[in-house]
Amino acid sequence: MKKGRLYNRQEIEVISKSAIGKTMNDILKEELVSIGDIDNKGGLGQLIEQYLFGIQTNNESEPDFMPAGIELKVTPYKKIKGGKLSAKERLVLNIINYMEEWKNDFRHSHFWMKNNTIQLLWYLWEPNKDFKDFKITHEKLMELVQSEDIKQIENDWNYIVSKIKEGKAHELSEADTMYLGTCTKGVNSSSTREQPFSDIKAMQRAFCFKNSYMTQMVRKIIGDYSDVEKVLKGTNNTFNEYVNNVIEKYKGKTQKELMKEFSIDSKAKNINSMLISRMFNVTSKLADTEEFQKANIIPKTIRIEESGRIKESISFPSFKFNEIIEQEWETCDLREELETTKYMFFVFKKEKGEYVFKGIKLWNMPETDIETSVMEMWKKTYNTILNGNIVRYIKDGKRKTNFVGMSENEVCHVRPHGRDSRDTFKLPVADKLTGATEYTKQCFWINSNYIKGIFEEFN
DNA sequence: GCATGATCATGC
DNA sequence: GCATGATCATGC
Repeated sequence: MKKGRLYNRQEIEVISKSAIGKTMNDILKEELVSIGDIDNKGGLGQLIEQYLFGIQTNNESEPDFMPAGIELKVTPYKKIKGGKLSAKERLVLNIINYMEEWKNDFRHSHFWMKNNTIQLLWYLWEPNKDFKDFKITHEKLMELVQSEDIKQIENDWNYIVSKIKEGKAHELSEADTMYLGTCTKGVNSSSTREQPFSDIKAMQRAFCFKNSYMTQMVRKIIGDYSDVEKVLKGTNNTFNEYVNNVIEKYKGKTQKELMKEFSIDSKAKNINSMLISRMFNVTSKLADTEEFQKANIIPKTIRIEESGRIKESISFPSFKFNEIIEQEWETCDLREELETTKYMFFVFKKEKGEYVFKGIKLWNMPETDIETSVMEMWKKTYNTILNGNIVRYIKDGKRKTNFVGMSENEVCHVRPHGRDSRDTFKLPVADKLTGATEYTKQCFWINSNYIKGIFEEFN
């Protein structure tokens, strides 16, 4: 097969399959390319296009292979704790032209034209390895028309476009949608573009399949899939419709009534999360089911007191002091998590002494809060650790810290989070006041007062 | 009553 | 034994 000409579908498949088991080095050697001349500027994808298929990067507005209408994507996966597999990155698709994308319907959109058929090549990413040594292990032709998720993807696209039509392109967030998201694309947050229905410049964004969605695909196609349970079983409903049906069925019932209905007799702390799994008729934890995993939705139970108060803040996993100072705000774990995670809150409100299930609230943190309050808190935390300026003073044996407190920030704060105060992580810089080289594990918390604002409609 | 430091309970 | 979600205890 001569490279560099117009391929049809079968030829693309043959070439893709021929790459399996090869590294970039192997491919370059076959093409007699001097390895010293290669850098990774355009990413592995561009090298594969150039040297495996013999095509030059084309005008971005149409798929890589024309007239076959197939887009090529080379994407990494990795091994994580416990030997499981995970996508290493979201799959970044075309940049959104806010001025144009809203003009057509889904099946005639630029998104659809460019991405409805994608030839995927997966390579295994490994730490401390040169990119030319990553091995391509799997390939798949992904045709959206045939995807079981096409309905949801169309819903996601419609949601994104509706935000553009409302003049809210600047409020887009990756966590807005289930599978098809929008991720920021560009050197920094000053890479902005105009939008048609507002004078506010919006951050440049591209369509993407979320990391969580790609992870499920990796597990399905490459391994580790067997034990994932689906929420949607034998129904034509979309996820949203199904969820609404479940909620309507159980709304207004008390915790006691639900326990009786599901024959649960337990004093467990997580009784409410046991109840919600049963509402959805799944045996796994709701968070571990396919749809929740793919969309990166985290279910959480919330208790509202009779006064309308929410007592507890929401915790994140504890962070390592060392890791914080190795990161920068733009790419740090916390920002990534808040931008990609959607929370499904199951609301239990106390009425006449009993908790009553009041429904759910799907929520993700607005961009404006992430880029202001959360950023300020994160940066202060970074500086506090970097300067070894943890302890402010000690009184009655209790240490007061310089970490951001709940009253200092509208959205979030830093507090201990471990087994007890002796459960510590190492400090990169010893604490100035006490000389301590390790300190009680801490984590980021979302303020209970801020959370209360999310649930105004339930009061 | 709330903010903050501290700790519990469960599952793997 | 640890990670994680959830909750407690105390002083202002």
